[in-house]
Amino acid sequence: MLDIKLIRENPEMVRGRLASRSGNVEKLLDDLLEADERRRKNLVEAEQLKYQRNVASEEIGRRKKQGVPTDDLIEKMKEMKEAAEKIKSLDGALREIEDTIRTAILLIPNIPHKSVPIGKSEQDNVEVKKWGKPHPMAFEPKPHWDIGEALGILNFECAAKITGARFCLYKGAGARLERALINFMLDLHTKKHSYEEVLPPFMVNSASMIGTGQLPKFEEDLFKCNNTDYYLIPTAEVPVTNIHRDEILDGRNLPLYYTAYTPCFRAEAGSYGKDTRGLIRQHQFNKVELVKFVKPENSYDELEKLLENAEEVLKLLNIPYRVIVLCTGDQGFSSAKTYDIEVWLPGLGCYKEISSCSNFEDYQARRANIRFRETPEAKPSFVHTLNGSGLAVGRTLVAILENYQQADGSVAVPEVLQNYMDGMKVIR
RNA sequence: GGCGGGAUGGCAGAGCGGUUUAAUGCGGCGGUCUUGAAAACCGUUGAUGGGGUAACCUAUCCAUAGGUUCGAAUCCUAUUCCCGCCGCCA
Repeated sequence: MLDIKLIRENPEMVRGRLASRSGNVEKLLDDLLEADERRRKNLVEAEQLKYQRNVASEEIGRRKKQGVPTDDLIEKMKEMKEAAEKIKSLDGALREIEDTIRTAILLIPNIPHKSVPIGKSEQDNVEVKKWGKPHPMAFEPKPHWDIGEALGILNFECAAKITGARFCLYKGAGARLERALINFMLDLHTKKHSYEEVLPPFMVNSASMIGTGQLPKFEEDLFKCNNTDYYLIPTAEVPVTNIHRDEILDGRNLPLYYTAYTPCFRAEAGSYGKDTRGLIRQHQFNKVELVKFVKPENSYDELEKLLENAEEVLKLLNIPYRVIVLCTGDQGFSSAKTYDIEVWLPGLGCYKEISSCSNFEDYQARRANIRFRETPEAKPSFVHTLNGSGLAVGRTLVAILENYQQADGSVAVPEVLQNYMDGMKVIR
């Protein structure tokens, strides 16, 4: 959520900076500014009445204690009864205005950072680095679904029976490889990169979803549990960022780094016919997430470090990738700046997103009310939050199958994973 | 699921219709003492919104949302969460 004062004081600047994003927020901003003006007018009026009431009530109390109430006191109580009615109606109107403001401001996206390229769609994203060389293959590389089905480690048909489309049953070495990847990533981030491991709930309430920005705008992307206020998480970002919702952190403890493995659940509304085969786009997938709470002045350095931590996974697995910075039009709703890591998939013949690393600045912190004090006596201010996939596990498994496939249909196990697979060197 | 108890400031904990601007303790901050520190003593101590150039003024906040009243932390209703006991259960 943006700072209402920033919008009030620099409406044209905000309008300009948001214009390059997807979605039109002109009307929302107009409604917001208009309601904000009404709110302050209404507030002043209600406050004056409350002040009068407080003064009168105190006097009534004092004099009642002294003795029998006189006529003028009874008169005063009558007057205050009327004032109370007026206050009630003003407060009611105020509540409505504040609802209007809240509805509008929750639908306004974050302002892109100055370093973000202006653009309309993914065509305008900018590549910032490329790492690794495709493994030499003296044969036509196959897509991962062919490899996985042939080895008997992935079964999409069976998952379709159990549940439906966009699910997968992992078997044997496939299931083991997925678990190996989760452990490998968690070990790397906890031991080498000093993140604290957490295992959060996989369902969250609507307040948490609002805090990180999934609600109210993107409800159709989520799975909601019937007759409850609970949603399946679309990413660990939601429960982990909300660990500190409504808290004031001690600045001396910042930055805080968390890593979490969770499954992720996405409705994928509007992506019918997209990536229909294989593991790329599933309703359920595993992910190891990195989340940071940092001081504002460090957040862009922290974003670079977060990106490096995620890249490290692919480097150790020796799989080629590139990093792109998303343009203003392609960026997520809550993000100020986002890097995507895209992994090379020889079977599909393209680069595919495997991680998304974002700095949200104070946008989520405002929504979730996450603050810190620089020193114990300082005024609280908002932290900056960041997160990134470190990595999407299902897509990493895809990358291993496609990059490590061999002419005979077997798949070599990357060296760093062999210890996690009881020494297994090849899946055949 | 049933019955009972509870939710108060960073923490602990009193208050149960009117000087409560929420007692007291711990913690934090400042000071005295000390070569320095500790202890002791003294003082101080929250959040959010609004108004004002400012000092400052003001409203709101005792789980959440409503209600009663001139006046609510305190009374009423609903909800959420926590803690017991019973039932069920991985």
